[in-house]
Amino acid sequence: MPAPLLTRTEILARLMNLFRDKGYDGASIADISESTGLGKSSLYHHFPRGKEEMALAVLGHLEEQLQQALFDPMRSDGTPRQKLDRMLDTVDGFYEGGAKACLLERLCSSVDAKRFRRPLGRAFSTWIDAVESLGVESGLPRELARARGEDLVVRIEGALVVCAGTNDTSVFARAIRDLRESTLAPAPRRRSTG
Amino acid sequence: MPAPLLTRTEILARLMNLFRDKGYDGASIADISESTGLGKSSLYHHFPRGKEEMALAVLGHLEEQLQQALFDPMRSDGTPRQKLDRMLDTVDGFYEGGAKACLLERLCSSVDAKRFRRPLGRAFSTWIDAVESLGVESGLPRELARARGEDLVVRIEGALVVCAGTNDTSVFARAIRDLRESTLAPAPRRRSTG
DNA sequence: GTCTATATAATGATAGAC
DNA sequence: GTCTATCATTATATAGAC
Repeated sequence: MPAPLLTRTEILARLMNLFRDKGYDGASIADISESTGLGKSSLYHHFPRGKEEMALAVLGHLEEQLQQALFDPMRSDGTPRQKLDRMLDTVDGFYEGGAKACLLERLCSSVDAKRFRRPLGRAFSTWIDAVESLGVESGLPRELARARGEDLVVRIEGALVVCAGTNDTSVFARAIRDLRESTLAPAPRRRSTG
Repeated sequence: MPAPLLTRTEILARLMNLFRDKGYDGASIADISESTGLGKSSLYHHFPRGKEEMALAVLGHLEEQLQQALFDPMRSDGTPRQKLDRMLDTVDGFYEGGAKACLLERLCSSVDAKRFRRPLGRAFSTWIDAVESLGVESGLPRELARARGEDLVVRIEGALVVCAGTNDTSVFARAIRDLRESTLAPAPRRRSTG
């Protein structure tokens, strides 16, 4: 019985990286074999149901990372604004300033998206919930805080798409910068529309 | 010489629909044959370089549609706000309230994204430029108007991703609603950060 | 301009040795 | 747990008739 070449965590990290680069539909088993250094049979040993099971495992792994990256700052000391800044620093690093794609988006726009819907929904909710909590902590009404959370995730995902399409990461940088200010800004007084 | 079954425009419309549904990587030639009703040989007759040429043709077709959908409202009568509303109505309809994906995003996140970069960049720029013009017309400084244009496109694309991941189109509806208010809002007075 | 039939390559997946 | 070898299937693409 040969020794394992990679730990499960290392395998998942390489899978995540590959799916982010080539997309779920675009990554073949041969690609996966190459990027992990494991033969196809080894891959099917770890993931008997093939690519779908790999993606689900990576998604589960990402959910844990999200929990840490999002809720660790929550439990740390500091003002809500400082916690938000730490979150956004992590996000900025994770997406390499807009140069690297989001796994969630790659799976959302895959042929098998339906099969990933439940964990995808959970991952997005986890993210939105974290921002919502931060907003509430900083004094925003819950409904507004939730909308701000949705808005943060929407703008990160959208900026990544536009960066990929225009090959210009400045859009992502500006989104991050704006979000530092807008996410926890106090509720605006209602303005007359007349 | 058999008569054409579909006009080129009809073929492109069906291709666009298929790419939006299944993605570029996810749509096979067999899928394309089925959804157009044309045999593979007919498809290669129209697009000798295969799927890549099909996508480029569809992208060119979309660019024309964008020009119309974005700049026709610009030339119409009405206040900038009315023109923006018409734009966003068109966008809302085109994406079916968030239920249907964006071709640009599908191509951005494809394996051959590099080959589509130039037309993709043009399409995004066309869209951003249109909103920028509207902002300038309504009295915003050009730099702010451009940022608002980028922001509009970012939020539309991001909302579509989040809707696909959560199966909840309310995120898109809220994005559209917010954009009606925020896109042409007057420049804010600088707020002290202390 | 469309079709049927086919060539060629890549894909997902499995069998069995070690 | 990994490998080599192989399978059946699907993919892209082409040839040639009408």
